[in-house]
Amino acid sequence: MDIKGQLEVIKRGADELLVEQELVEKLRAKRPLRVKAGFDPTAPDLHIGHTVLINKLRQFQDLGHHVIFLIGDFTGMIGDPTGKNTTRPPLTREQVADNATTYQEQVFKILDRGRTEIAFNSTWMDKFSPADMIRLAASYTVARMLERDDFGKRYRGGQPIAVHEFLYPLVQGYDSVALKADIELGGTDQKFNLLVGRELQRHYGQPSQCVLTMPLLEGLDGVNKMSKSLGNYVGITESPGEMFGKLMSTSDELMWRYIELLSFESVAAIRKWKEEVGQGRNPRDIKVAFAQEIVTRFHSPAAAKQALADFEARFQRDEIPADIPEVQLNGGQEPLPLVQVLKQAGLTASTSEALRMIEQGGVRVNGEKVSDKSLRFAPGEKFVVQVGKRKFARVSVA
RNA sequence: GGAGGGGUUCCCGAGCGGUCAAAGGGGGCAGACUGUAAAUCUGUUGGCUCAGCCUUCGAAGGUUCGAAUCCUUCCCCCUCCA
Repeated sequence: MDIKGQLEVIKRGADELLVEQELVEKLRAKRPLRVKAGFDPTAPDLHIGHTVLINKLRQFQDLGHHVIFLIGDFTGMIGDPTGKNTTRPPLTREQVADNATTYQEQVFKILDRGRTEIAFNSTWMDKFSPADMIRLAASYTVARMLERDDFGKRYRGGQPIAVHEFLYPLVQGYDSVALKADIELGGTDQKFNLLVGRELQRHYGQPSQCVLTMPLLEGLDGVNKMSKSLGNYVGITESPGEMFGKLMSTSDELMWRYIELLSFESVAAIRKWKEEVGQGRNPRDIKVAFAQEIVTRFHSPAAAKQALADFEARFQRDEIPADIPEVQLNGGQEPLPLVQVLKQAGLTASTSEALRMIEQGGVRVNGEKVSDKSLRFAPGEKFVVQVGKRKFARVSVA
């Protein structure tokens, strides 16, 4: 593909490309570029927010470039300097190895295994001597460090900054030296660290890498960035039904953001959808098509079709889905009260909650709404209980 | 090292001797409606053998008929000064 075409692919959905002219020069050399992206070894459970970046890596591969998937096992010891959890326990080698394996399993749903190099920064950092470290630290000034937004804020706001946190950007930057990266990708929050890489490469006599930042994907709440700890995420290993449902629960507004960053549909196709919705087409239809695309990517076309069918049955026709967990409960001699059934089947967190759900009309047995709180089930009975529209269990009392 | 301020239920944040399982908001859950697990509205939101009982307001003691509220010690966080 010509340079103009490549640039168009590279820049699609990206936040910022620094410096475009330099990238053009690199592309002109007609050799595969060394594309670097770093990942934290502590969080191997990827969600679709991470895939914004991984999709971009994939696009580089499709353009014939060389992708380096860097696992920051050494930087992991420093901890992510956001000020939030500075006291992260260091991982053992086994944990890092496990996490790396999990990463690979997940990431190769998108990336081409044959064209991906996996690297660990401990490979070169473990050999770093204290003298090397001092030399590295000497290449940057405190004033420059404080230019980084969160460092600056914390400094001005009287929040602590541990000295070793300054090492994080430096080591990340040095990784680019060690890998001779031509371009590094990261989220917009990584911009500072990525730029440090540019300077360090120059310092060590290499051409500077280009920097490509990708927007951070908002979570399902549409406000915070997607993260596992906030629970507003869609994991890429989740079941087709969960994945589909969560994507359908995005607001009509947020849906466009997701499509923009996650869909492989052409820019023109997306623009056409927007026009159609503007003219009265139901956003639901677009959301369905998009959710289908994502489920297909991480599972299969058949799974996507099934997820849609289940979804429609459950939410549009109020039917009981086919694959629901079966639970055997032992009531002893006495008939088992409904509240106990709900709790023991895991449909409610407590008997108090079970009572509340019954009071609020959220409980159904075999599809019939139950309002009798003292309902009991004798041994031998089999039935389907439901709390709300999403939680079901097929129960048999022993 | 010195001087102040603070730690409340999932989160933020009121309460300052009984009427406190603790206002209000956020988030969660349920219901109604719908075009979807959108939006909107309503309800609900510690646990239990549930008209009653048990546990909770940084931790441990104490005062009191009675403490989230008062006292003592301890732990942790923040601000200012050095």
